[in-house]
Amino acid sequence: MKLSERKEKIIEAVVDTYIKECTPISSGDIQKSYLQDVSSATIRNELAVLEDMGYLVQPHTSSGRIPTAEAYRHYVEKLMPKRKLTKDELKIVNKYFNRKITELDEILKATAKVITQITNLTSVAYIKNAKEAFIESVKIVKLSANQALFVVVTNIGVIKDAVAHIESGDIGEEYFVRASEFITSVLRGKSVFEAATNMALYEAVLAEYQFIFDATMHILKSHANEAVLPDIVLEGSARILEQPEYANLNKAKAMLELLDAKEELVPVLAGSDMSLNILISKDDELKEGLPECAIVTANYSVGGKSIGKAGVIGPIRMDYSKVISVLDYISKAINLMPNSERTNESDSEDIIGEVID
Amino acid sequence: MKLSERKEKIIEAVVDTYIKECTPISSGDIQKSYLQDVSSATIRNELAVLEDMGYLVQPHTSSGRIPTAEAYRHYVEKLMPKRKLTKDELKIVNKYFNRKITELDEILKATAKVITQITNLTSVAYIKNAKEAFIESVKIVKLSANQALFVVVTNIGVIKDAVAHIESGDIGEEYFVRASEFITSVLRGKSVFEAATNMALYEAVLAEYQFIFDATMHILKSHANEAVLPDIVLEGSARILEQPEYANLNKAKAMLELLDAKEELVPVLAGSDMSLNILISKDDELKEGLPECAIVTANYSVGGKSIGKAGVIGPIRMDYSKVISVLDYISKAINLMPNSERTNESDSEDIIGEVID
DNA sequence: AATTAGCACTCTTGCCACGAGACTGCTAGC
DNA sequence: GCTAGCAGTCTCGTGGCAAGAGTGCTAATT
Repeated sequence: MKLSERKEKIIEAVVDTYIKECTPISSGDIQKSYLQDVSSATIRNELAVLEDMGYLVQPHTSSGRIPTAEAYRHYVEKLMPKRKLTKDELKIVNKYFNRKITELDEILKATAKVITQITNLTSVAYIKNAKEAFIESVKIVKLSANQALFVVVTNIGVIKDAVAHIESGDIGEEYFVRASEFITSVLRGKSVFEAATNMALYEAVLAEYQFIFDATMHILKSHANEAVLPDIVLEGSARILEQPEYANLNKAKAMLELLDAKEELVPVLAGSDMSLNILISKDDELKEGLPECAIVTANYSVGGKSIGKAGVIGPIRMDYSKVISVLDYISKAINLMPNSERTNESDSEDIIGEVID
Repeated sequence: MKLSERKEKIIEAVVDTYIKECTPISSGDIQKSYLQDVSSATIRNELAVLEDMGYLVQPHTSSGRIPTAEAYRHYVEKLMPKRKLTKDELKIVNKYFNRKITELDEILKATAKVITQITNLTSVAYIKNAKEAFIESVKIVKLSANQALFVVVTNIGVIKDAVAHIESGDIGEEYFVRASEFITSVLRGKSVFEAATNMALYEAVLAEYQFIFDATMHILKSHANEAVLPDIVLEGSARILEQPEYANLNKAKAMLELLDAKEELVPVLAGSDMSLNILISKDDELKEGLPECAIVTANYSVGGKSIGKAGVIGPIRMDYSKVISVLDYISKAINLMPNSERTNESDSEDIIGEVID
């Protein structure tokens, strides 16, 4: 079904204006700013048709129109202007990313911070569950008589937060070095998930290393398990209240509760895996627990390896054009980041900026 | 200045009732439930006096009284009933802590979750900055040709999130084992802060280990630095909106912004170091950025070592008695936790419960 | 001197009515 | 197919009004 050029223009006018003003748009408004060459009566006729088609609604009989989710989808797909970041916005992004960041966590936090700062929306960023990462090596370090640190190096980073209780008594450190080498030889090249579930591996293990291998598997299993939630970071939750659609306390609460239970956002975010994902909740999705909102996320990679996603969560009435340009630019900035998360020493030049004046 | 018994009783009545109802308390209310043996007129006289003394205020001329921050302080210090947890509440706490928890982080999160679940308030938990911890040993592990993991074991736990970029090329792993031993011998017994700032240590280092020692110092410095914020976890931010005092959108926003910038809460929390801290913001502290609220925190230790604090943040009108009993009990539960954070294997019996029926 | 009964006064809250303003829908004419 | 014009509808802010809650004060009582 194709819309006439004038209808497109009207949808654009309504969405554009509504994004800025958050008030119903009247036929007169459209005529003044978008369609001077026809009368408001004509526009009124068109508006009635578009309402029948499901693109617009009237809050009440004698008010202007506001866009439906359908209109937003159409807007994002066909009508939305492409924009670039302003100099100031670029400055903000570069300030955050044109420096040494040693930890994946830090990237996560910085990403969320930048997005919120530029878009004034609540942002969300998360790092993928490690279960699909490939194991490169395993190192086990004796820390004390009853603690050992297990380090699993994978292609997307280091699973390093695993201090395990090991009654190693007076076993020497060389033992751990040898054990590390042996276990690495068994697991190298396997995905975390594969390693954690492949029972056949157990049989290949020498008795000498059995207990330490068991501990390794224990850690891998916890990471392969869906129950281990990926790191997720929210920034600017309070910004949600700046949006007039959540001026109503109940709506604000529904939204904040969603943000509070941020772990529950993961399946929503993880859903699609396109480089850019736009999720606009339908009115009837309200019942499924998601309050009326839109979530726009982009995939991020460091050094060519996809590490997770980041984006914004806000009212359906959001400045998609701006949001998308920000996400897009940040994605590039992260990929170009000085030596990615492994750097600690090297300096680097500026990110290539797409500047507008 | 001592208050008459009747005045105490009236303050208690007003605070108690206000905590439950959040509506101004009239002389009649007090007479009915707290002081049947005098008339409401007498109570009115007393109320007027207590208002002059600064314990109560009237929202408007013909309404009941509500307590001032002063009244709450008095209540908490002198009047508050001591209570114990109910069976259900104990069950919740035990469910969270009577199990193996391997990571300090997990304790943090569990603590915050439990507190929120029982008190219905926003909770906050944080782990102290490591700068005062004493170094027990340092281990350096070669992960790849240009990465090494630095593990600093201290008396309060392991500083392990330090993957550093090290151009170690084909230096063998034994070198790192030796370097670890050497560096441990130099730093053992020093506090993180002391180690990071004591330049004299540098001179004692053999040239052979210089570059790896420098990297270690780099990590210690980042932990000794105040700029490295301790981990802080919030739980249940949305609960703040359930409190009628934040029904006003602006107040809700002020509060949520405070929670959003959770790092800024650290100095507030770190302030006093008693086992129990109660901070009730004065009206005039509003200007200093802290919205009207109360923060109650307790110190927590694992195996006798103080690790951080946890507590609640909410309206001044909160159920202090309940909050304090919860914090107190959790503090015990953590300390008795099966082998603290180092356990991974051992089972254990139930925590000793203080049960009421 | 402390307490109390009684009453006038004050302030809030909910309700209703009213008018202004903003748009639309529709009709009739171009 | 477009437009001018107008009647009709709905929102929103305002003001008045009555009911209700609670106080402060005064005068009487113990």
